[in-house]
Amino acid sequence: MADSDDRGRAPNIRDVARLAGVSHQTVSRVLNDHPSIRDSTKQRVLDVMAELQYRPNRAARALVTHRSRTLGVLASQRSQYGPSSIIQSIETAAQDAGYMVSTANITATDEASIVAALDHLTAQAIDGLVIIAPQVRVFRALSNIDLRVPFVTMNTNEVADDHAIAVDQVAGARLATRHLIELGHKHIYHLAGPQDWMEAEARMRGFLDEMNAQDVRTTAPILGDWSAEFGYHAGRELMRVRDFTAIFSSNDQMALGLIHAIRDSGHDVPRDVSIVGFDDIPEAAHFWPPLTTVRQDFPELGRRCVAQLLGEINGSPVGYTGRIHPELIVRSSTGVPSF
Amino acid sequence: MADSDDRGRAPNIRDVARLAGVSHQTVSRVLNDHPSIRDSTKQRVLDVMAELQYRPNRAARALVTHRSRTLGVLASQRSQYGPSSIIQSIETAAQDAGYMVSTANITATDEASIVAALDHLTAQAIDGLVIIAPQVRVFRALSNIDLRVPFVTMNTNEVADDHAIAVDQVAGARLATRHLIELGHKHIYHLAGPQDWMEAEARMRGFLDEMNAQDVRTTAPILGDWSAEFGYHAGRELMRVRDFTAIFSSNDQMALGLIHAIRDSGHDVPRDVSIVGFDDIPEAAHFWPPLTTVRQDFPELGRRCVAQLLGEINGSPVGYTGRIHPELIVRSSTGVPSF
DNA sequence: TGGGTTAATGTGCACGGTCACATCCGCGCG
DNA sequence: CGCGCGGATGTGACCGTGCACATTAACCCA
Repeated sequence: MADSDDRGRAPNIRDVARLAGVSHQTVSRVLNDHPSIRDSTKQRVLDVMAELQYRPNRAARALVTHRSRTLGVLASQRSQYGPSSIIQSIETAAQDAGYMVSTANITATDEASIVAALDHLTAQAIDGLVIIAPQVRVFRALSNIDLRVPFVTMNTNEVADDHAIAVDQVAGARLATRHLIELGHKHIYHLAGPQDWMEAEARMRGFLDEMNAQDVRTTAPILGDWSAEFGYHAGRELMRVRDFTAIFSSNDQMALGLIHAIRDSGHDVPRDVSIVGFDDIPEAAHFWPPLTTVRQDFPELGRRCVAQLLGEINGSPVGYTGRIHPELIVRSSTGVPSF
Repeated sequence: MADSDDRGRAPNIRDVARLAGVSHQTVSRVLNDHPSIRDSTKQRVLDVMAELQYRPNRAARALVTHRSRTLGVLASQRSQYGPSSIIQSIETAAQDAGYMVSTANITATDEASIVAALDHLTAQAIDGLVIIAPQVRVFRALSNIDLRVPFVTMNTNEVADDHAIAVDQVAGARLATRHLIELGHKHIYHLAGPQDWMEAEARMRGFLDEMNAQDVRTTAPILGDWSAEFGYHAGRELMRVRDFTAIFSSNDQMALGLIHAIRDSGHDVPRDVSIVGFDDIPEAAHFWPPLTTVRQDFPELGRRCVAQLLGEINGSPVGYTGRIHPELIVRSSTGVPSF
């Protein structure tokens, strides 16, 4: 009655070792795919593991290796389609690599809340960090905190940045703008996202670049907050003047609000105003009218984030793998101008 | 040169203890808010911690306490508004309690993929599990796996279930249905969600219950997949017969697809057909027409999930705190029937 | 004055892995 | 035949924390 006591305690490598007739170190080697283990021994150990339903203890492993096999994600607005899609794809890619993902959300925009979220993550002993709330403030906060781990972000600056996984937002915005110009629009507004967001800034820049390149008169963009609600109110305001025939919205939700406002003002899309969105949320195809928009490859984005991080963590950095190019999806919310 | 070597190694409680002139155990007590520590001692320790930028090592703590301070979330379709909102609220509540959250996503619907996701989570040594993909299959998979941790789910069965955090989906669906009946509709369809989902099943039941209670002729619900795309195709089919004046959709996205289809068929909402959705996604207010729908209190839901789990984990279970009652939001997609 | 009680702190070990190093064995070769 | 070598495995220490238990000081009351 001295041995073989399995009173609830989960089995550890020594239990496995004892039953397999080897040392705990041999079991550890099997776990880590060490090359010099005889096949017969390995199989015997694996059998015992299966029998005991052995599961390696991550905490113990993390304690000695100083690796938690956890990636952190700093997000904001994560109930929105873009962020949540990216998180999901990161999650999937990480899971495939045997990593877990811990997320922290920024609710307020003040620096204190950002620092708190970063604190929460660093307290988890994460091995790497993905920032999908690339607000300028976040970067400022980032520089005040010693992360001690590799991180990547959705940066879109031309400035070469080792941490940036780039979707070419500028190119996407130019695609959208060019589409409107080619239809014959001469008076185009841009409803931008919060300028605190790098994506918003990049899309706005793409818009302005293309307008200039095509020599079209540019008007100052309107700065929004990504929400349909804002799009609606901005639309109501704009329709009182009506000195334009098209609007390029920085995301689909604001585009939806715009359409709503235009119609509430007694006008029609695309007859009176053409609208282009950005993101191609699944609902965009069923807006009334179905929305012309720009699609981003979120799954690919997530995969690249994880690949880059794991590369850095394991000391074999993945080089700059080129930008991801968005795609213009033409539906019925755009047409030739009426005047 | 024998002591005071800080070659990159992160400080631990013994480092803190040495500098504070106490034992490592005293430091540990400060960390865990042990009552019998003299204030002066405690302050001295805290000062040293701040100076050293000491951070407790979670792995070491988890190793000895057998608690990872991590909650798992099993989700699916998490780029959709409902799931992602719940995840966010869970995340926030957990963060406030000093817990981290690890999510696993179910992509496929086969049992193998469910088991794989659960495996991924249990391998993380989670302390508790929230299941927000309450498909029937998940529960079947669940019974085959020995979780060994408390879990909660969004179950909505009448069957008293200790694990269920209940939003009264049935009541929400009845609210929506009653609204249509009170407007005078006699021929109402229901576009349900996948019956594999408990929410979908509960909303359908609410619909049928109310129809029976009000003695309205019931037609067999259509089984959808939550997507706007499906709503569109279902709508096109339905409009070929047109033996109804209202549709209650099990979520807002499908409702959007329905509206699109009705309009594509040359009809109008709500003039020819009234539509009610479920969820009140932020965009619903800006659909054309703005959607009448049922709102759920997601933040409260997340808080309750976490509260219940932490209660069970710490051995002081929170009792059944009553159901969360959804709210009907009346907008312009519903009106009196035209015939 | 002394024994009991409680508050405040210290001591050593356990948790479950990995790592560095030691050991053992069989084989080829000068 | 002895030596070196490399494959296969074992031994013991260590990672940073919390727990059980021991210890000390202080205080109270008979």
